[in-house]
Amino acid sequence: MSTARPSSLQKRNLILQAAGELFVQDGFDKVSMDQLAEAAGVSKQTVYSHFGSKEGLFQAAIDARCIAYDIRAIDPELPLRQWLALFADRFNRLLSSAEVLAMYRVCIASSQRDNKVAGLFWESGPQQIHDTVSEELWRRSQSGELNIDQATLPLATDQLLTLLRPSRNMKQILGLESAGPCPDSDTYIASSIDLFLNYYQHRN
Amino acid sequence: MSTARPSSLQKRNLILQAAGELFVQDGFDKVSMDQLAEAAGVSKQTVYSHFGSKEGLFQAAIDARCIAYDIRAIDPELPLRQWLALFADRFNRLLSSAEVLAMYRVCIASSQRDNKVAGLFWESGPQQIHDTVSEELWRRSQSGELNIDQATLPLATDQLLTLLRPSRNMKQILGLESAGPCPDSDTYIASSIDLFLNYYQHRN
DNA sequence: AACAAATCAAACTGGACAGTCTAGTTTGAT
DNA sequence: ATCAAACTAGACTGTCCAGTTTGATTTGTT
Repeated sequence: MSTARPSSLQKRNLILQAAGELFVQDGFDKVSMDQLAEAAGVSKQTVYSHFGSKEGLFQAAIDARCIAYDIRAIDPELPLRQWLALFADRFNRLLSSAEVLAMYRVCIASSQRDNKVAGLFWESGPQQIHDTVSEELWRRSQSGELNIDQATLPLATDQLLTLLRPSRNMKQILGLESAGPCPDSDTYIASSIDLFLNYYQHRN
Repeated sequence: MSTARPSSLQKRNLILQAAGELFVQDGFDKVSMDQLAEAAGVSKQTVYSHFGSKEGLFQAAIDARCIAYDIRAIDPELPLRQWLALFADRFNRLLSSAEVLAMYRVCIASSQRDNKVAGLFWESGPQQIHDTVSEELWRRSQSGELNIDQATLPLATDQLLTLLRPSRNMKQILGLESAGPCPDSDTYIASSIDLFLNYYQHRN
């Protein structure tokens, strides 16, 4: 009985992509369904038959964008300090990228309506990063490179991640500073890693 | 020529107060001028004659709310560690208070329109706290309690403040966790102060 | 009392926009 | 060829809301 025309999926994806861009760029309220349909090169009715409502499309579109936030897959063979440095650098770039900043803004704005979207974002972004780092710290602790016991692990992970969050980050989210890592972030990162290792690594 | 009726200021304040509450509670878009006038117990025209436009009122109202974010005035005679502990505790409570969380949300949402409001907020909130802490760290460094030179001061201040920012904070802003400090924040704070002092205080 | 600023209530204007409806067209499967 | 699902363009409905206008009323000042 499959009378589904193949075009159906194509259109769906066109809509998702256009919606993702527009929503992340301008936020939920400022994008109208007419505007959206036009940007997707599709009639408004098609949008509605695929996603039912503006809310529905919003959720689907943001959901589709959350997949890419992945910092995992840093070579676990690297010496601890280098591993941390590499991670910190990527983390820093990711958090201050225009895309992620916009995502934060959109999720925060939409959370005043309903925190479903914020939840999706959190799980596929920050939560996964937290888990990855936590695992790695644990692995390094068991191999003796670090001195963190299981009870302290969550605390240490939180501390590392808060410490490595660029201090300009909130200012960037507030639109008071442009996107992109700041020039002297290397100094900052190196020092913060020192701070962390100095405490959680009782010998070199 | 002063034919100004005293009531004028009263009304103005009524409006500012109602607007502050509503805007912080629901955000710019969800509050209508009719609703606002009613909440202030005032006619819509009065609102317009005082503030000109919704934008104008918004700015004035948020501005009026930014005054109270003050953590200064912690007794500088306290021993360093106690001073930090006291500060960290207040900082923690402030950042996870419903009021400040709402303020962040509102400023972030409004920054998609115009970052004037976010700027006001930043200066009267985060910026002042940063300055206060920076001064205190500097004072303690000169008295020999800390080992931070002038060049490292901004870095160290940033690190302390990021470290002390509760890790649930972003989650709270995203509406994924309720307001208020978390129960085991004491442990977290104590450990983070250790981390910091361990690095920036070469002797006790 | 007389005046003018301040205020009020309510109607009104104009524009934006979510979502529906209609009538006709394209397109893939059988 | 036929059918039905997918699609299109555009008109339409109902609602919401910022900001204006009007005409009357309150109230402090002189």
